[in-house]
Amino acid sequence: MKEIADAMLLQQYLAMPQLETVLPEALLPHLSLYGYEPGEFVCSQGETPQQLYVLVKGKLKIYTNTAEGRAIILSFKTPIEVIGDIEYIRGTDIHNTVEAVTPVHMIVIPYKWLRKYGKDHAPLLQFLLEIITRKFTIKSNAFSFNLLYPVEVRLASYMLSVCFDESDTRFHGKLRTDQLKDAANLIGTSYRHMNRIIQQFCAEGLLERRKGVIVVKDKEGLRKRASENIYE
Amino acid sequence: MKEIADAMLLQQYLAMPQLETVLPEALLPHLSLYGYEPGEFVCSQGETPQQLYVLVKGKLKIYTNTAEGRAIILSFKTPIEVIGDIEYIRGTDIHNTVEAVTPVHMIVIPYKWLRKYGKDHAPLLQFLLEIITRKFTIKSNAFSFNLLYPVEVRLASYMLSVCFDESDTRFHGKLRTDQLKDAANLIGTSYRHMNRIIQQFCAEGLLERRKGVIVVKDKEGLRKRASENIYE
DNA sequence: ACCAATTGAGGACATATGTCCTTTCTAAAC
DNA sequence: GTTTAGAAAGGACATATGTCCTCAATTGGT
Repeated sequence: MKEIADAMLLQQYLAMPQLETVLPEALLPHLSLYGYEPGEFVCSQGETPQQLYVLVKGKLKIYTNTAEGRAIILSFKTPIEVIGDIEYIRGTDIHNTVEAVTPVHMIVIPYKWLRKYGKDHAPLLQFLLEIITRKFTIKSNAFSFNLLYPVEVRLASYMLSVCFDESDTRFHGKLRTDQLKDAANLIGTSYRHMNRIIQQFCAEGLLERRKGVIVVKDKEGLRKRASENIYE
Repeated sequence: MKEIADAMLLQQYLAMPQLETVLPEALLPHLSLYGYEPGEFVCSQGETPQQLYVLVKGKLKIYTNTAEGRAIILSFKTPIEVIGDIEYIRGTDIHNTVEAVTPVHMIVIPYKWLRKYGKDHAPLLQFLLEIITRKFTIKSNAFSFNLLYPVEVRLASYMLSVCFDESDTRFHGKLRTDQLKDAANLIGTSYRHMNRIIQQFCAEGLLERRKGVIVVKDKEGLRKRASENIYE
């Protein structure tokens, strides 16, 4: 992690439409801009959080480690997103580990100042409400989706959302094999089983396996399999 | 549903510690108190919501119906709880169907007035933030829990939370068989499979099957099986 | 008390998914 | 080019869970 001492850039991020009117004047002097490289941790499960993060650039991976040592990926996040909001409201330790997947920029706001200047600032509270209700809806959908549909459907859905995500140039109807393990984990299945389903999809002509990459051959066919589109 | 025109009772509910300072003065004349009998619907998936509900007495069942016609139970709620908060913030249709399980009292607040008098009222926004972050945490835990543990563990956990819930005198280390289907559904499994696990628990002396009821025989043993306690 | 209708429990089987291990492929090191 | 470590894919088997059906138990009606 490195602090980015670039007031201009910070200004630019603060001018994003979703953020523009959210922060009280008094808070502005206490903001920082941090940068993270892929693989770097933003915060880790169990720590006591000190600050709120606003993701303004890049992509984050959110996951949790269980008592048994397993890890499950809960989501990937792209701007605008807030990290540490739930913990700020509830006063708890950090629930999940957050890791940068691409180069990431975050606006950082110490809880201390947030409490002092933001506690009664309605636009900020409304902003947080919007962010958190969105999180809830996503989580709720994912919950039902996992319960309701077999891996086959979830994978189809995942391929559609991730492989055609505009904001991520790493994919273009493709999924690199080194991302397969994460994908399996996010979907909530084993790598082995995911491979089984991929094999099946290949046999049906929906996907194709090439050197180091899975390619979507039949987008419409996949869509038929994915009754809903959850991973977005 | 019937309106309860009892200003005293409404006052009494409004004086509950979690609610006391939440609502702006101007909103008070626009509140109503509604009563629902077991089995009555409070609101249904897909409707356009018109009002916010605050559960102040009784128990609600929240569930969702899928396109395929299946239903999954998402949670049971006891006071203080808010219904329609996510929809209010996001401006969406109602996500889930809400049904009274016991006799229920709810304070009802039309969105219209809530928007007019509550939009910038920080205590109310903070209250909603607390309610929604709690919902999120519960949902998030349930999500991981379902993904991580087999039905055996989830059932053990469920028996512990539900059967020893102080606020619910219907249970006392017991679970009536007519609640088994709901239980299976909440846990996210089939009735058949739940029966299999109950059988297994009985064989191990953790539970016992009597006429019309499942009885917890070995609370500590169950606790060992339930690595975490999620359904609370 | 007898019967029909309903409900709960359990059997048999199919399917989905997980675990462990082996095989195959790839790429870097020598 | 050969070797070798590591990643990726797949085989074999075990387990978890779902579906469908049957049978037993219960209840309400007559």
